[in-house]
Amino acid sequence: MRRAITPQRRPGKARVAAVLEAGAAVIAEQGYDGATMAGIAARAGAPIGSLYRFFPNKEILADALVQRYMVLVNAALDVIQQQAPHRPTDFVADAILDFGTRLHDETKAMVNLLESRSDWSVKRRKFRELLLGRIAEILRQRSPALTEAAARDVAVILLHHMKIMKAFKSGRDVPNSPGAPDELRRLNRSYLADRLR
Amino acid sequence: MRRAITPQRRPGKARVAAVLEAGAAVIAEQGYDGATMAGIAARAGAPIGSLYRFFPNKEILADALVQRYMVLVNAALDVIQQQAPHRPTDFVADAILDFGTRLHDETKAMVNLLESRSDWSVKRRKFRELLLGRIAEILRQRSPALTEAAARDVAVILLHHMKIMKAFKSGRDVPNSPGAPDELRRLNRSYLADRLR
Amino acid sequence: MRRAITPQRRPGKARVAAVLEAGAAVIAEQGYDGATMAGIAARAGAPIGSLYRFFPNKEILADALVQRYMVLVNAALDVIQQQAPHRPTDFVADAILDFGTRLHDETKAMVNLLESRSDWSVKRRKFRELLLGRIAEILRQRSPALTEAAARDVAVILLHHMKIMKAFKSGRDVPNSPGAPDELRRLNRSYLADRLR
Amino acid sequence: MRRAITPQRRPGKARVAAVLEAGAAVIAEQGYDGATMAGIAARAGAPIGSLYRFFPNKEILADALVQRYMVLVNAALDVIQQQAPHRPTDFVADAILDFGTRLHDETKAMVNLLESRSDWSVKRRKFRELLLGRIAEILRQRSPALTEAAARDVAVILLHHMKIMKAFKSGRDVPNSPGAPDELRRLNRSYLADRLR
DNA sequence: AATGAATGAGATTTCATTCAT
DNA sequence: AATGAATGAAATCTCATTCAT
Repeated sequence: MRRAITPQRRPGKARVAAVLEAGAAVIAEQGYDGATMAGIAARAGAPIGSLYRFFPNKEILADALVQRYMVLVNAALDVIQQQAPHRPTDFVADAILDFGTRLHDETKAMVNLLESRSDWSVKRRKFRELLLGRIAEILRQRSPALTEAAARDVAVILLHHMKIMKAFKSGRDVPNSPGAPDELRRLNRSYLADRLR
Repeated sequence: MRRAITPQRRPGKARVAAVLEAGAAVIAEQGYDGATMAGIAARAGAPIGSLYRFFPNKEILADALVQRYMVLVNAALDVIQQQAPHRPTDFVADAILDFGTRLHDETKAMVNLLESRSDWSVKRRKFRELLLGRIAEILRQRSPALTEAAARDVAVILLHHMKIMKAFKSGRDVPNSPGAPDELRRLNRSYLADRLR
Repeated sequence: MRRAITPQRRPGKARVAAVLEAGAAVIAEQGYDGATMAGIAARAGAPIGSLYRFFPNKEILADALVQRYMVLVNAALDVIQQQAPHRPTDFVADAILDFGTRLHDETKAMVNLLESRSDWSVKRRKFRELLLGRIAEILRQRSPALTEAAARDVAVILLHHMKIMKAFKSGRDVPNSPGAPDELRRLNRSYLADRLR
Repeated sequence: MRRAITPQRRPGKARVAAVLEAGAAVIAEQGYDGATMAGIAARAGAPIGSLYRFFPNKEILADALVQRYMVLVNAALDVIQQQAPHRPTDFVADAILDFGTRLHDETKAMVNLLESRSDWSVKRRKFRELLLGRIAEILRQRSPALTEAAARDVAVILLHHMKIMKAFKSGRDVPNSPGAPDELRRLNRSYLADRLR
């Protein structure tokens, strides 16, 4: 299968960046199906033909978006992993909980992307594995008694809490209430404290 | 605005049922945008014109699906509300947690439906209000000390836990692990016990 | 080709009348193409199946409408023909000019009907022949010196003046101005006076 | 609201021209409602997608047709306005009367277009205002004694006479007779002579 | 005979993708 | 290599007409 072309020259890179940004924005606004290639090209100020040079089809563009998000995510996790050993458990709990919220802008597009059509399994699974694996790693670093399997189970819960918090904060249309974010934070802290004891 | 027609005669009712079932199935598989009216009609063994006779457009069909789900949900909540006062807290926690799982088949379509395009707000919000309200009600029945606001906050958390469990069980492509469902169950029980203490 | 069924019993006649009235109204409002058989049936308070019993298709219904108009037109012309010999020329000029205006309600539907799809030629031509013939007849009665051909030519002009006046008065969207109806009346009078001299 | 695209390259212009011509022809034959976009595309030898590239919907295509006609009309009126001061009244009367006939081919489509569904009011009214205004202008140039209102009234009559003549000549299915065109010409001449005296 | 549910051909419109320039 | 006009498959929706009940 064809893949996205990585441009060699400077101007090409700028264009690719513009297209990715536009893609993220448009997909965030209109969803994957709702977004049109023409719309993305227009938003990026790029001719449609140029867009197709770099991303031979819509799916590959979306893949590239996921890829880009993974880079950001990795960097953010690096930071957490460095801090984790030297901070109290509540700090770690919050760091993971708020982790999605900090990548905010890219995030909305991601949500729309990962929530859409089901042929995504591969990219999505990879992405999830990365996240789960690294969070589990962080947990075991702090509490070596945790088995690998248990760390993964906890990581799954934390990841879901993170998604919920992200949804709360990004104003998405999910069950919510004024006190819910705080409630979730407390729950998440006490849960992690309990599991890392 | 036009609404779904309620068929008068026997065969009409069967057809509507078939269409709804097909609609739920196809939307569950392909998402709201991915699903086509022709595809749904074919799956239901109904000519496209018949489908449009009962559901004048795609959105109304989706509305009808939500509506049907709401009926099921209400019935299930009735049962929980009756049992709740006479059972231990863990039972209530589990009842709410597993509540989505029991409606399984309809559920997948619902998720796709409620997760899709953002013009849904009205139906979605109504649906969510119903759920939140009733769960909060159940909680306050058991623990009258809970303020209305606090009950709502807890209900929001429970609702999200339920959604997660539903996702776990329905095989949706979400972060998961072999031990995660049990982990979530324990977390949910201890959380509710703590809040209803 | 099938034709409209003429109902024998009393209730059937009432229904046919209702359908025709509804047909005239709906076609007047939405045009021939815009009007739907279902809409006409609904307006007539008649089930669609019943409508199709009397008028096997849309075209036949339209034909029946034209037919009905012809009856009205004939009656109105009878009156003019009786009065014409005993009145001044201006009276006759005005009678013909205002003739279309008096049948007002039916008229709008007629206009839409006669202006639409071009397969109407037969009905339309018959209708026009009737009108032209009778007006020419009235003219020659008053001025026997007029040849048959000349009478027809004058009748054509009068008929067009009538159509214009009808359009003026019925508020249709045609070139118009506050003084135009009076201007037309003067013109028409002096024209007829000149030709019947 | 979207508007018709003006093509940049040579072949695009040819295609637009072909589509407009086809549109005029098909609408002339079948009326606005009767004409189908597919039919117009086929007649123009253009794929349906191309047609929609230039004219994003049926209404915009029709608008473009009206626009194009307005250009022709303006040019023709320019000529008349230049000649009018130096010619006898009969010449002016004839020039206006025959004015529609000279634009013949485009005309049929126009009639169907302007006669159709009533949402046209805006374009139609503009078009009519243009015509009326310019004819009134020509009249007052010749006979400054005419008040503005009177000039408009006369212009309305002339415009209707023009429409009738156009219908006569274009073979449309209207009341007609062998001598009618000449009769109308005589009437129109004597009417204008009387009013400009 | 009367009803109105059912039918499906056909209309409008969109948009991912290609390819001539 | 870059552009954006061109393409046409496919989606949504309508409605005249039929025919089972």
